[in-house]
Amino acid sequence: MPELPEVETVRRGLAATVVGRPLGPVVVTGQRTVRRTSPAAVVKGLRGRTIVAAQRRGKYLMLPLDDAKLLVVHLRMSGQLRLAPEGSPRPKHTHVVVGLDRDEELRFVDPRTFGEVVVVDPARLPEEAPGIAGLGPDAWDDLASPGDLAPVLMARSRALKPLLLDQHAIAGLGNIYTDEVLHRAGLSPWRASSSLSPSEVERLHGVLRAVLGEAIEARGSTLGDDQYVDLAGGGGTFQQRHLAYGREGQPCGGCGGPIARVKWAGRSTFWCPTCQA
DNA sequence: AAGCACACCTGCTAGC
DNA sequence: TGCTAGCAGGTGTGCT
Repeated sequence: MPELPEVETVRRGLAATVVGRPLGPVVVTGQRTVRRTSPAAVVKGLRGRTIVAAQRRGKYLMLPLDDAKLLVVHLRMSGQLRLAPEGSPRPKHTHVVVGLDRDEELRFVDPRTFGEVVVVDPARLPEEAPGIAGLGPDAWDDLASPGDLAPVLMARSRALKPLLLDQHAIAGLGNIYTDEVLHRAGLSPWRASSSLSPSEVERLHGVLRAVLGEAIEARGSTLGDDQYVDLAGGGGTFQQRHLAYGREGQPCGGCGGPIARVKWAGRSTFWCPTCQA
């Protein structure tokens, strides 16, 4: 579920509401959520500490602590961070609870238990959180100009969709936003990345910025199953502006023809065969 | 290197 | 109504 705009929305929420507040008692009930280390390591790593900043790299939340350690959270498919009053009913699948001041608590909720919570020494990031060390440039923070995107596309000849999905190439895009970006750019998901002309690279870059910017402003996309919500439990609205993802058989905004869907590399790809020929 | 299948889980929906 | 199969936003591994 959560891709860059959703994680960015959570990051901004944490920056506004949790950063700077002392952490109280920590309760870990979900073994799988802390599988990178252990329940004891997470409890010991967080209790009494303070989160001093809220950062993001790709889909990873990076939360530096006041002892120079780093709290890393990845929501994967179904993870949520929720801020709630202490004592209010905890949702099913609440795996980690961190006490805060003012009778509030921060909860990590994750039905599918793919998400992860780990406290690491930043110096040992490559060993303790290998996914982060290999991340490519962040799709929002590190691709300010077309000149930043071009080398990623030209490095090798790969189909655009798997390239954009590859977190080692570009960090932050997932299945929804790759389909939205390619549709708006009028580029086939199967087009070889290195075959793009300079003007096509510029167009793709502009669309990438626009889609992510609009999606962040809309606080992300919340689909029918409500698996993505922000810290306060509210949904995003960018799904209302999806032009490709989830719109199989519905008219393309460009040509009016039906949006097609294909199963590719184990996941759905939505595109317009006419506008993205 | 790159591409693919599959594994990891639960919950929801469509179809019978 | 009730069961089952299929599907889901992500990533890591292990195989061609």
